Amino acid sequence: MEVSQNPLNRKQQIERTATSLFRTKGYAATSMRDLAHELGIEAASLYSHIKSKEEILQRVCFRVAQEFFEALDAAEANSGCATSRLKKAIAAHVRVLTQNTEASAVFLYEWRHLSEPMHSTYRNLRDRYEARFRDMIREGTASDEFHVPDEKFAVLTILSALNWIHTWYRPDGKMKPAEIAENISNMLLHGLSYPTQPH
Amino acid sequence: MEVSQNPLNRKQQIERTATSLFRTKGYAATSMRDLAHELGIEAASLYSHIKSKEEILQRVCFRVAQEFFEALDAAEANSGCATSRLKKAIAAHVRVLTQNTEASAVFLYEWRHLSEPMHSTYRNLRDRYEARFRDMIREGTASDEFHVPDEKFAVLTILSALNWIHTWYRPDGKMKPAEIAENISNMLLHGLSYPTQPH
DNA sequence: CCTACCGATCGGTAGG
DNA sequence: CCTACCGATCGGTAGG
Repeated sequence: MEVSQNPLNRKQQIERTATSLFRTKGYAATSMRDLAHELGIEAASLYSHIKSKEEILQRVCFRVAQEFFEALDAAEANSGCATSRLKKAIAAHVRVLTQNTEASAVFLYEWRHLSEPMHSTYRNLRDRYEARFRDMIREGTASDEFHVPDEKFAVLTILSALNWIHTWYRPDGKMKPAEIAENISNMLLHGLSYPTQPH
Repeated sequence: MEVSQNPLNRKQQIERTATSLFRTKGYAATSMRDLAHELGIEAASLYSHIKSKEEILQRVCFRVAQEFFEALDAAEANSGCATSRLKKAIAAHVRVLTQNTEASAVFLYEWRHLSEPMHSTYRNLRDRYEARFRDMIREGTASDEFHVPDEKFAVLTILSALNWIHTWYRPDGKMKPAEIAENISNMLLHGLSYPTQPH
C-alpha cells in the first residue's frame, strides 16, 4: 500500500470527491453536475479527465478490491495456526475499511451499478476473497480450533460484522482500528459470554 | 403480524413490485416507467393509486420498521435472563428479515433517499430499536452473563451480522429461519472456538 | 386507466 | 477548462 503525500492531480481530486458523493447520495442519485459543482468547475470539463461517470465507479471499486487482497496476502504471509491467521486477516480487513471509509462504503454498496463485464469481474473478486476466509475456517475446523455448523455461513457472519464498521467508525473516535479488530475478533472467536482478557 | 391471503389490491401490487425493483436496482435508479412497465400499465396511471415515488419508499420503510418493533415486543414479553431475552430478540429479528427479504433490504439500504422529516423519523426509530438491544446487553453485563468492552459496539456487531442475511437467504435453502437464528446466536454468544451442541 | 404533455434534469459531445 | 448544445429520460399533471 502506497500512501502518497503529493498534492492530488485533477483526476484524483475528481475521484475523491465523487467517492464522497457516491457514498452519501448513492451513485445513481449523484449527477455529474453535482460533482462538477463540488469541484468548482462545469460538468463538461470533467470529461477532459475521465471517460464516463461509470469509469469513476469502476476505479474506486477495483482499487479498494486490490487493497483488500494485498492486505489479506500480507496477513497470510507468515501464517501460524488457523486462529492466529483468522485474527490477522480480520485485523487486515478492518485496517483497509478504516483507512478508506468512504471508498469502502462505495465498494460495498454501489458496485451493483457496474455494468457488464465489470459487474461479473467484481463478483468474482468478492467470491475469491470470501473463499480465502472459508479456507481459513475449514482448516481451523480440521484442527479442532473452530466449531461451526457451516463454513460459508460463518464467513458471511464474520464479514458482515466487519463491513458495518464504516457506518460508525470515526478516525477521532475512542476506538482505534487495532482495538476494533481486537474486540471484534474476541467477540467472534469467543462470544459475548466469554470473559474478556484485561490487558 | 397479519398475513393476508386476499388477492392484493392495486396499491399493494404497486408496492410489492416497487419493493422488488428498489431492492435490485436501487431507489434512485428505478423509474416510474420501469415500475409501470412491470405492472403492464402506463406510468401516468400509477398516480391514481399513489401520490409520489417517495410515498412508496416511505410506506415500505415504515411498515418494515413496525414489523421489527412488533416482533421485538413479542420477544421481550415473557422475559427470562438476559441471555434468553437476547436469543429471542435475535430470533425475532431473523424472522422479520427472512419473511420480508426484499422489503427489509429496502428498509436497510434505501432509507437514505427519504426526505425530511421522514428521514429523521426513520433514524429515530432505528436508534430506539438499537437502544433496546443495548439495554439487553447492559443487563446481561450487570448479571455477569455477558462480557463486552462496549455495549454499543456489541449491538452494532450483532445487528450487522444479522442484517446481511437477506443477501444469501433463500426460502428453499437448506437453512431455515429458526436454524439461522440458532446458529447466529451460538456464534455470537459463544464464538467460533466454542463446541457446538449436537441436537 | 389512457393519451398527451410539462419543465427539469440527465450523461455526454463538439468545438474552441 | 468553457460555452453551447444534443437526445433521452425523469417525476408528475391535465383532462378525459
